[in-house]
Amino acid sequence: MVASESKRSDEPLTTKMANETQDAILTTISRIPKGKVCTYGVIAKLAGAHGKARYVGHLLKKLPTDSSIPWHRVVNAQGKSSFPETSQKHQEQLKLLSEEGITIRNHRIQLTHYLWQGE
DNA sequence: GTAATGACCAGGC
DNA sequence: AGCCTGGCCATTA
Repeated sequence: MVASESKRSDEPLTTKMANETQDAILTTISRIPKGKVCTYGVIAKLAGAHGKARYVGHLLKKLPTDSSIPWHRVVNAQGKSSFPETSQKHQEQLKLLSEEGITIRNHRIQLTHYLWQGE
């Protein structure tokens, strides 16, 4: 199902282009299958926003944690969580991923096995 | 309008 | 393996 997390009714809607981009990105993230992960760059590319990897991170940062977006399936190109190891978010992310059957080796995810680049 | 920031990436050393 | 540098683009002050 689509994310539709962007409440355009309340959001100030800075620009419509950004709105489309963010919606595409959020939708793409919600399409990540369980047991798989995706990188910021790949998400941006799948969302048709090639080169806007940083924007993906910004959206996740702004989004609430209760959002239906599986933020924990999003990792950086190095196969690691973008949070410091001391952060609770980092621990929680790896925990959630391991719950989905993803093998994590020394705080690192094997992108060669678990990377999802679309269908 | 300019400058700084950021859950990034690829390349070079 | 790690660390640094430049580039990327939207948001924010």
